[in-house]
Amino acid sequence: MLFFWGLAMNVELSARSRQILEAIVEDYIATAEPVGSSAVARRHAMTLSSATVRNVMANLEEMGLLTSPHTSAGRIPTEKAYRFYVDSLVALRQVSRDEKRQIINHCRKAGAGLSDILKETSRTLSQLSNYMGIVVAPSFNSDVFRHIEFIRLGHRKILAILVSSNGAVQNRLIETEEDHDPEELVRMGNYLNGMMQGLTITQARERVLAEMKNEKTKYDHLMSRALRISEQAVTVDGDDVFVEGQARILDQPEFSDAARMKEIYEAFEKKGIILQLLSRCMSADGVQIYIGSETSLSRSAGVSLVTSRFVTSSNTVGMLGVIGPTRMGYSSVIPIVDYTARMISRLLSEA
Amino acid sequence: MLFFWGLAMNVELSARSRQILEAIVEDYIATAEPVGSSAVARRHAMTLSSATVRNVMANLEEMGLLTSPHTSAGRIPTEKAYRFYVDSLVALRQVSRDEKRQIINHCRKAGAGLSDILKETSRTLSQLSNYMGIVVAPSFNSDVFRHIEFIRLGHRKILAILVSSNGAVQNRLIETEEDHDPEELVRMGNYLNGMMQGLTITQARERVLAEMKNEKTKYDHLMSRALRISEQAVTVDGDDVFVEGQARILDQPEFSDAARMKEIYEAFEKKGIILQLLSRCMSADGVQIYIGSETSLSRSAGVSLVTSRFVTSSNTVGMLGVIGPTRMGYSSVIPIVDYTARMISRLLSEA
DNA sequence: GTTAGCACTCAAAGGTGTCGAGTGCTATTT
DNA sequence: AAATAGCACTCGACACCTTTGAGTGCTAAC
Repeated sequence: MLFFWGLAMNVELSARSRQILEAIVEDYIATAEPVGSSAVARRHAMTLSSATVRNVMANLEEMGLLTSPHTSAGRIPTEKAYRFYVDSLVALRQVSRDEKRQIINHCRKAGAGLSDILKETSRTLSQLSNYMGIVVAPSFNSDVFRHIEFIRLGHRKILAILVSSNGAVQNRLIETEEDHDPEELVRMGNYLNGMMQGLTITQARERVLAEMKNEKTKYDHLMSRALRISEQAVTVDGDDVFVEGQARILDQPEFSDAARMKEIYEAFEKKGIILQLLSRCMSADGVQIYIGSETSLSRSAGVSLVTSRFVTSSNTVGMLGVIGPTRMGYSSVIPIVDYTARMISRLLSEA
Repeated sequence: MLFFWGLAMNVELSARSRQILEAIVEDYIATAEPVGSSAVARRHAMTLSSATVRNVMANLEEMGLLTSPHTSAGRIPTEKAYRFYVDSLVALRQVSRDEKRQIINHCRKAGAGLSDILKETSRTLSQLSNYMGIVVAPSFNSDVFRHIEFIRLGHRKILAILVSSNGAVQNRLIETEEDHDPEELVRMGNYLNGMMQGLTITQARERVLAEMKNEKTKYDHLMSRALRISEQAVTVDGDDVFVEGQARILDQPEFSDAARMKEIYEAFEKKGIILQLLSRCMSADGVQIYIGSETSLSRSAGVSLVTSRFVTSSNTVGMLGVIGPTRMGYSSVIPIVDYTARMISRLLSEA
C-alpha cells in the first residue's frame, strides 16, 4: 500500500520535479530549516531560475508533497515526500571502509554472549548513525531448545536454567511445593532434556502441558513434579530489547523541546510498544522503513524508523534498526542498517 | 567535612533565620521560582513584615545560603542552603500507608530473580518519588560462590553458569582450545564446586589462579583444563545498574532545556560514572545525601542524589536511591529511600 | 515553457514603554 | 535596639510597535 503510493507518484512526476523534490528533501535533512525556491536554484547550480522552481514547488505542494509552515517561509517535505524520496529518489551512500571496520570490530570485541553482542550492536548503530540504535533479540520462544538444568538454591527454591541453541540463556527462580534434593533434580533434568530435544521453546512448552495430562506420567511422581516445575521454566514472557544512544537524539533541533522528548522517552520505557512495532518488520526481508505516522510510535513525535531483520544459526529472527527524526539521513542510515544486519546474521550463523 | 559545615551553620543561625531559610527552601522546592520577601512573610503567616524578612534574607545571602538570579527577583537557595536544610531543618514526612503498600507489593510481585526484584524496585522508587530511581546490584564478586556448571554448546564452545548465594546468575560463553565432552564437563564442575565451596567469587578467582601454579594440578590434565576454563568464568567485570523513570525528570522545569538534559543522559549511558559515584555510599549506613556538586555527576547539571544501601542474606551490599534536581522534595524522598532500603534488605535476607 | 518584476505576507529581530515584584536604605515606631 | 513603614530604585517580563528580509504568487514579457 505504501509502496503503491510511491510507484503512483513516481509515474506522475516529471524528471525535473523529482530532481527539485530531491533537492528540497536533502536540503531540509541537512539544515532542518524550510527550503526556499532560491536556495534550491542556487544550491543545485541548476539552469533554472528561482521563479521556475517556485512554480514547480507550488505543484508539489498541491500534490501533498510539501507544506509551508507559514506564508512566507520556505517549504518542508511532508511524510509523503519522505516516503517518495526513500522509495525512488534516495541515492544510497556506500558504507565506508571505516564504518565497516567499526561494525565488524564492535561485533567481535563484545563478550561472546548473545546479549553482549546485541547490546554492542545497538551501540554501534547509534554511533554510526548519530541517532538511536535499537536491537530486538530473536524471540527466545521460537528458538530451539538445547538444555535445561536445575540447581537447588535452598529449601524449596530451585534455579532453572534454560539454554537455547542460539546461546541465549534464561534463568528462573522457582519456588516448589516440596523440597527436591540435587539427585532428584538431575534426574528431572535428564528426563526433560530427552523429552524436549529438537523442539522450539514454544513447542517444548506445549509438550509439557500435554504430558501433564497424560495418564502415564500423571502417576509417576518424578515426572509429574518435573513437568510442573519445567512448566514455569519454559514460560518466557518478554523479548530482550536493547536501546542505546538515547542522549544522541537530543542533538536534533526538532527534539529540543521537552514535551516532545518526553513522549519519545515514555514510549521507550514501555518496551511493549517497540515490540509491537517491530514485530511487523520480522516478516519481510531487507531494510524496512517507517516514516512518521507509519511508525505508530507517537502521532506527534515525527520519528522515523529504519530496520532490518537478522537471522541466527537456528533460523530465529531478530530485528535491528535506527530511530531518528523523520528528517533523517536516510542515504547513510539505510546502508548502515543493511550492512549491520548482514554482518550480525553472518556472525550469529557461524556460531 | 560536609557534616561539619552543617553543624557550624547550625550554631550561627538564630531560630528565626532558620525558620525563614526553611520557608524559602520549601517554597522554592514547591514552585521552582525565586522566593521574595513578601512571599515568605505571607505564606508563613508570620508576625514579621516583609521588610524584616528582607533584612534576614540579606544576612543569609551574605552567609552564602541564598543568591539572587538578578537584582530584583526573589532569592534562591544555594547548595549550601540545601545542605543545611537537609542536615538540620527538614521535617521528614512519614511514609504513608499507601506508599508502604506499593513498595511491598512491587517487591513481591516481581519475578523472584534477583535482577527482577531490583529492576522493579528501581521503578517503584521512580514512581513514588517522581524522580529517577536507581539501584545497583550487590557486587557479584564479593558474593559467596554457590555453584558452577558447564554446558557444552558446540565444538569448543562451552556455556559456563555461575551462581552466587544471592541467587544472582552469570552466564559466560567460553571458547576452549580443545573440545570437551559433557562427561568431562561434569567432572570439571564437580571438582571446581568442591574447591570453591564457601569462598566469595573474588576468593574463588584467587584460588583458581593459585591452583594453576600448583605443581600437583599442573600435571593433571582434567584439573588444569578445568582451571583454565573456570578462570574465565569467575572473572566478572561490571556490576548491574538499574535506572528507571528517565522520562520523569523531564517534568522538572529546570531540565526543560536540551543541553542540560543531554548532560544527564550522557552521564547515565556511561554507567561507570554512576558506579564510581555510588561506591562512596556503600561504606556508610543509613541514608546518604549528595547535593549538586557533591555528586560530582556533572558540575552544571544541578542534580542531587539520595541513597541508602541494602544488604543481602550473604552480607553483600547493594545501593539504591533517587536522582532528581537539587530542588528535590527531600522531606518525602528521604523516608521513601530509607523505607525501601529496609524492605529490600529484609526481603533479600529472608531468601 | 521560462523568466523577470512586483506587490504582498509574515516571522524574526530589535526597539520602546509600562508594569510590578523585589530590593536596599533610611527614618520612624515600639 | 529591634521591627517596621515608606520610598526610590532596579530590572526582568510583557505588550506593542517597526523594520527587515526571505519567500511567495501572480502577471506580463520573452
